[in-house]
Amino acid sequence: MSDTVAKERRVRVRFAPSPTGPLHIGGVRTALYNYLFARQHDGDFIFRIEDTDTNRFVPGAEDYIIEAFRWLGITFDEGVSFGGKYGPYRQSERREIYRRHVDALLDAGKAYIAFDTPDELEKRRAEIPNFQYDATTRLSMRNSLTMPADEVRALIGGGIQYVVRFLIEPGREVVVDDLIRGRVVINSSILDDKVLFKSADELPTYHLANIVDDHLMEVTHVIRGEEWLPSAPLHVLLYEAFGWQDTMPRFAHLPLLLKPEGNGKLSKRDGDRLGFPVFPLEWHDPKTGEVSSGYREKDYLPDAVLNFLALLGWNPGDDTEIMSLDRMVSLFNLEKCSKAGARFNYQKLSWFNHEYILRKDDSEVAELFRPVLERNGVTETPERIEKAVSLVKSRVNFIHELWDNSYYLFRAPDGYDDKSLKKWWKEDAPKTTAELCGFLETQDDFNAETLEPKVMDWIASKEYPVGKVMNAFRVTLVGAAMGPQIFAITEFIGKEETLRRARRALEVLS
RNA sequence: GGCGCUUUCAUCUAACGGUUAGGAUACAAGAUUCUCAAUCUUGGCAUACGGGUUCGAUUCCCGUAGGCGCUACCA
Repeated sequence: MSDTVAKERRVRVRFAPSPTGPLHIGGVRTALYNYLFARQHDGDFIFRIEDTDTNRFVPGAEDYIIEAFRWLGITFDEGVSFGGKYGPYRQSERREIYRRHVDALLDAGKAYIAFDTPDELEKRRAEIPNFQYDATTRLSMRNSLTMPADEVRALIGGGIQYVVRFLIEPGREVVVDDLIRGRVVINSSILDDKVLFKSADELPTYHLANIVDDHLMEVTHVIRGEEWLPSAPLHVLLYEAFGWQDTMPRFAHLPLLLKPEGNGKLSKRDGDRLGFPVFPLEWHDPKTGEVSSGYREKDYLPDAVLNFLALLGWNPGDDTEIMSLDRMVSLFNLEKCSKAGARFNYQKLSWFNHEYILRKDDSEVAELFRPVLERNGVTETPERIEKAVSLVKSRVNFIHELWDNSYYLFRAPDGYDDKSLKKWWKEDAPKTTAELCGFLETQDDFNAETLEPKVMDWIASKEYPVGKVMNAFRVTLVGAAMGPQIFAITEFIGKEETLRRARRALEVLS
């Protein structure tokens, strides 16, 4: 690999969500890429909570995010709830650190104090088209650049609220060297003097906290969503302002996840509308009480979700699609990430889920199936469940679909499907079925391998059409024209139950 | 509006100047002579457009168009 990784520094990456709600599936992919990168380079993966916006804080969100990664099997080395020596990892607990760094910037004249209220700014924006707080306007605003020092001190002493803004020098070409997009150059004149710190809650904004934390936590690579690309030059400038340019992390801006259809990025609405989850776990909104579905509750296998997500914006360079997490770790490559947004094709995710069920041992699938059976009032031995699973697992995409495809193995059908009846329960069906029952009565070994040839011989001896006899028989046992080989079914339910079902059908359908 | 990123089948993507433009999902057809699936086989489907550079452009450059993002005392 080229210069993706500087040799002398231990690779350290982080995933740093805001606890403002459930973790979006796009965030999961970002975390996954960070995880793959960290593991591949034997580095550290940090979990940081960016809770600098007290207004948007949602109780329970942090625990939800931790639980989501636990379910997915994505592990962290340090961070909130994981420990580590670079803590605290919750930004709301790092106030003093940020204060110190803001003061350093202030002292160096690289930032200034501004008293313009949100209302004043809003008014300004309404009056002046394309208003921006920058070199062209800052001298006409109320800040420490335009006011005498003692007045500034007096205002602060008087408890007047203020913000600290980053002083951006115009006319500079700022270079962001992105691992995915290459060299991106932006003129600093288009940047505004971003708010770095708010006196109201004594908390920094994202930009300041982000740079300070990444530096202090010795983060080497910032792998994040494309929505951050426009502010990356600001971040570069901040590293410079602090004199940290030598250890500035490498950036990699990932393409976004788009709606399956229509325009825009993937949102919660799409999930509701098209019937797929956009969150890893089910989420109960503490304010509205609204419930959003989750992949876990909808029966997706975590490995399948991860595999699918990994391929949205990255590929190993060959035709490999099904990959374990470990395999992805060894194959992952930031430079092979695509640049354009990827539509979230949830149909393909179903296929992944199917493939992962297929690849699991029957016993493992049986364990997952057991709760579904119990919910339907069925209690069976592990051996029986495993046997049932082996008969029908190839035909499902989700564990719960096993029930739709195997309920007749555990209880008699409570009705007969009209279409199946119309096609297979013809006028001579009662006769052949009754005769077949008579023949089965004489058989004691219901083992599929031994019973099948005997029944076939019997049908041949009667010169009946095999398809008609067998399918009519199937309908009496299953209730519909579906299911595995019929002798697998008769073996599973046994002689007594087979005859009971067939005779009951003869009664009901005659 | 401004700034930036981006553009190969319907969708996810491969092809680091030379291929009949490959794979997967989805879709369709056929095969499996007990159904429905699964599976296998087959099929249709793409380099946004216009200019360059080059012996040769999916690939490099420019423009146009489309898509996406940012443009908060949110992240």
